[in-house]
Amino acid sequence: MYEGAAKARYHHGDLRAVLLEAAEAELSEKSIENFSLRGVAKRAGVSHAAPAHHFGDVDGLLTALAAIGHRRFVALQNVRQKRAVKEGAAQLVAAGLGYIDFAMTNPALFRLMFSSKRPDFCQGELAEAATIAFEKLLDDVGRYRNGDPREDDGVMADAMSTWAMVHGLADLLNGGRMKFLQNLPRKRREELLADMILRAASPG
Amino acid sequence: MYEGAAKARYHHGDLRAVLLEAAEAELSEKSIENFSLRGVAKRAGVSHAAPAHHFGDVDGLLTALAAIGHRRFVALQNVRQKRAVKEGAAQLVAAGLGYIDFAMTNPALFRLMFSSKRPDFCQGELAEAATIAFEKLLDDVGRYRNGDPREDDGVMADAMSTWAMVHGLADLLNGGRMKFLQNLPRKRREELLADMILRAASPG
DNA sequence: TTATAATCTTGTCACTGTCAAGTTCGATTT
DNA sequence: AAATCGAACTTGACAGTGACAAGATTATAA
Repeated sequence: MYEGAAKARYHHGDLRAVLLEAAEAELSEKSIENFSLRGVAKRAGVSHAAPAHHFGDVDGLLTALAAIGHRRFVALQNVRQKRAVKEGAAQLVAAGLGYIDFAMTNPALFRLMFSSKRPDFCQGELAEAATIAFEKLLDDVGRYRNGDPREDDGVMADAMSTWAMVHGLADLLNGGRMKFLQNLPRKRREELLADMILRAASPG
Repeated sequence: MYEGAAKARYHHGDLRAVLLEAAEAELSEKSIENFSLRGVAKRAGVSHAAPAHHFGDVDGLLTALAAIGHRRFVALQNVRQKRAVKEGAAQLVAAGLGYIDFAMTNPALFRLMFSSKRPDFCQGELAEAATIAFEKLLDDVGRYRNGDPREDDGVMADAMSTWAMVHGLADLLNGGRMKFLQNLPRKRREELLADMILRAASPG
């Protein structure tokens, strides 16, 4: 099972992982509109039909990729929160800025996760990863609001409001549609974004 | 130039318009991921290469479609506003609900307009339509805030905040991601949406 | 009428995703 | 140690795609 150079072998050990890396590279370069399964195979140095064995079809590969994306998405938010003040508002803002940062750093992956019908969210791996991300949102808003969205519809509305704001900012910035914010220096931009996030999270 | 049945003719009169209708049908049925130029031609009852003459390539057709989408997008918001109370807040909410309604009624077209790299926003027709939609947003927020986003960065920030909220709601509802709001009865949902929109538009 | 240009068709190309059949090879059994 | 089995990967083929070139048809205008 061990090998130094996995290249020349027929059974090559962890092709699945290699294909996922190749797929992410393909996705960032070609964007989802021109994503090609054969292109992924070529990147991985493998025959054009090899991916099918691990992922079934294109959508299967994209589903696996979306799952990985969601896990990194949550991880990035957690990193930001560890660096922030340990208090409800600051933690919520940190998560939101992480959300937005992820979108701007991984534009194609973000689109795959939120604006594509190809990933199958019923599939176990992805369903789980997406649920974790959602539950994290509920937790963060719950902590800020001193309540539980799962039990209090008012807090749940705050959570949806916060999500919409953060997601809208992420999506519009990702699409290059908000030049006003884009052209601001990073620090000033994050100040404004923080203000908007808390606006959305706080009931009138 | 006149003809009752444009079908059997070689030069068929308004193929461009027919193709655009066919393209919209193709888009709603197949969604952008499986949109096919040849499928559009088939729908229009015309040879597979006919669309190229009017739109260049697929992206050209999608660009024209996105332009039409933006015009209908603005029109729907205007309709809602005419039915609403003539006052800043109510007018802003009406526009926002129109925005969201458009997304839910034309999911694939909405995705084409806001989550695709294929339409060319530098192209005249689309650039103009998109600008009109953006300017309308600035006007509506400006009226509500009693200011002009173009001259006051604070009001501009409110406009971006409002846009992000409305767009986030539209995109997430479109993607079927906000079951809490989706399962609410229409009236109750619109109440909550209205509240969120005004939250976003009002500075802390 | 004739020329000209716009409109549409036909044919072809490289590329795509998927499927079926074949090859290689690790692992298990005997 | 040999045989077997099944998983991992390849090869080859097929229909469908977007784009291009070349030809056919028709409106316009000279």
